[in-house]
Amino acid sequence: MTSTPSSKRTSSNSARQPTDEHETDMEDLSQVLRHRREKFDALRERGIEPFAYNFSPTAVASDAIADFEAREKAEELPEDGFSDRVKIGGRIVGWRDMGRSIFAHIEDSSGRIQLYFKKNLLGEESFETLGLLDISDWIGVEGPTFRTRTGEVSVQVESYELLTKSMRPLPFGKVETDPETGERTVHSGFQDTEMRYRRRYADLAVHPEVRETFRTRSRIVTALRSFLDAEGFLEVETPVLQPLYGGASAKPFTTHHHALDQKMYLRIADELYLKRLIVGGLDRVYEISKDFRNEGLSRVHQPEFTMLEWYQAFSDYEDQMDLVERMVLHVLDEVMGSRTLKLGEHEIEVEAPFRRLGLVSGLSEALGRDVHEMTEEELRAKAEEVGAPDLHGAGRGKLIDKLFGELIEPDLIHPTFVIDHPKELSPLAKPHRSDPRLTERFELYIGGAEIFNAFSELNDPVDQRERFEAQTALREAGDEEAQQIDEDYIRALEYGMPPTGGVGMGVDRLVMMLTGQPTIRDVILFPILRNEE
RNA sequence: GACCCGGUAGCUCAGCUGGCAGAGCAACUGACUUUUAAUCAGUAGGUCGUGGGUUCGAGCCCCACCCGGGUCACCA
Repeated sequence: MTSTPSSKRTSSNSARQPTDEHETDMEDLSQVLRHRREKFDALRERGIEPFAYNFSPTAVASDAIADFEAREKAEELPEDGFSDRVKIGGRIVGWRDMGRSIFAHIEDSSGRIQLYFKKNLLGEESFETLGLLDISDWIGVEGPTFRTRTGEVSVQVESYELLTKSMRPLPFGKVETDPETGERTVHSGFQDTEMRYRRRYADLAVHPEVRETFRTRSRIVTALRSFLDAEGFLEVETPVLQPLYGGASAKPFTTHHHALDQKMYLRIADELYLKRLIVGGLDRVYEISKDFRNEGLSRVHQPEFTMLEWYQAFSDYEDQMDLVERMVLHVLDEVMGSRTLKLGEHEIEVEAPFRRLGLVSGLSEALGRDVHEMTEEELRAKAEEVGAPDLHGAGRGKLIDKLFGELIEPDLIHPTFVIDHPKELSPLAKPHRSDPRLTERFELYIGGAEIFNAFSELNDPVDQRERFEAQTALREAGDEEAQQIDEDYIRALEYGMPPTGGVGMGVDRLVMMLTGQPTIRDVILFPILRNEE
């Protein structure tokens, strides 16, 4: 071999002139992508279709391994050590070419399994074609399982077919497994957070643990549904496009309906529609919905997020605290199989009943004096003293809330119901039956974050109108998030809404807590990012 | 929105006081029929986020912008 292969390749490259658009594209591709394209063309030249139509596996990888080990343990393996033939489909994630034999790993939904290709078993042509395969291609293989000399259960491939040629390599890190501890070390993988979110498909393909997080998310949502279904709740769907927005304090996304020539808003909450259903006699309803708030992004905020809200006639917020406790424990038992939560450095045991802490009484205790006795000026001075930000135009209620947020909230790691909020903070909540300055409301904090928010729902239409009007005054004073007056909702209350307890829950945040993910982006498949370019 | 940090090969990153653009892995060629971060020999691969500026000379200094991350603020 006199001329080196590389010099052959280089000369053929330089000889190629960009004669048409296809060639020009090829010139623009990076070297890595160009090589893939060349293999793709070579496969077609050999009459091999790079994009198959279907494949019927007889097993997934983990089952094939488990079956082999079971037969081995039962001493049912034949003399030669080869077990039954299996057909497995998966993505090539590792490749070790030994000349006349090749070891590879494929990965399917269940995990990885090693493949062993032998030239004298596959034949010259079939074995040569393996050279046109790459990491991240999808293949289907067939052959018996056996245990290699180094002890790994593998498939000895008797035949294989290309299912999909990958034209772009996935950034798999090399995985080193400690034979003693089984501990996995990933070498130079796919770390760039921006790319991981923008190209979630690649992130999922490369990181089994990311796939697992989203499987867990799905199981959590299923468990929430089955819990409410079993409690006699009806799942309903209410409008996403709304002529008015309400049910929360937030800035909306605005859009326009052309045929009606009408301004519309994407919902910021489901609350007012769901309570209309309670008026109508659907006495237990819930909705799992995407809500939209035109606000900043953070570790715990996305503009598009998933909310669960439910409303139960004849109940109050005490009843709902009981229900929430049972729901949280149900999800832990059903999905996590454990009542222990790992939240950063904290490891906490979740037990009912959760701690209950009066917002005003808790704050009074922390300050060493009765908050109700303090003037607005005193509250403001105190808030400034503890460094609470953005106090412009804050009234009593807001000041109390800010003080609570600064002094107490960060320590609410264990599940804690914060209860009985000041009236001006809660325009949709019923006045407290024993203190008219307060409302019957709770927020459940876990890991320092608010996850549930609930009230005994305000059902007095006269009071509701006054609360809306107070919100309108706030709006006119410049509070962009103050709620609008919803005449139709007041009319619904005038028909009569039975006593009702209602709860809203941030699904994404609950999933964060349960799966131990540090940011909300890690539990949302396609988090919002700014457009590329 | 404000502040801080970052953007260099397909991936992970280095690049000193401004002086020829680097490594590991991946890729390509060859050797190797039980390897597993395979190994060994060789080769190729770059709009240094973008646009200006300073300079004999800019990945590095200056200005503006784009994108991301973190922190803060608002909301769940």
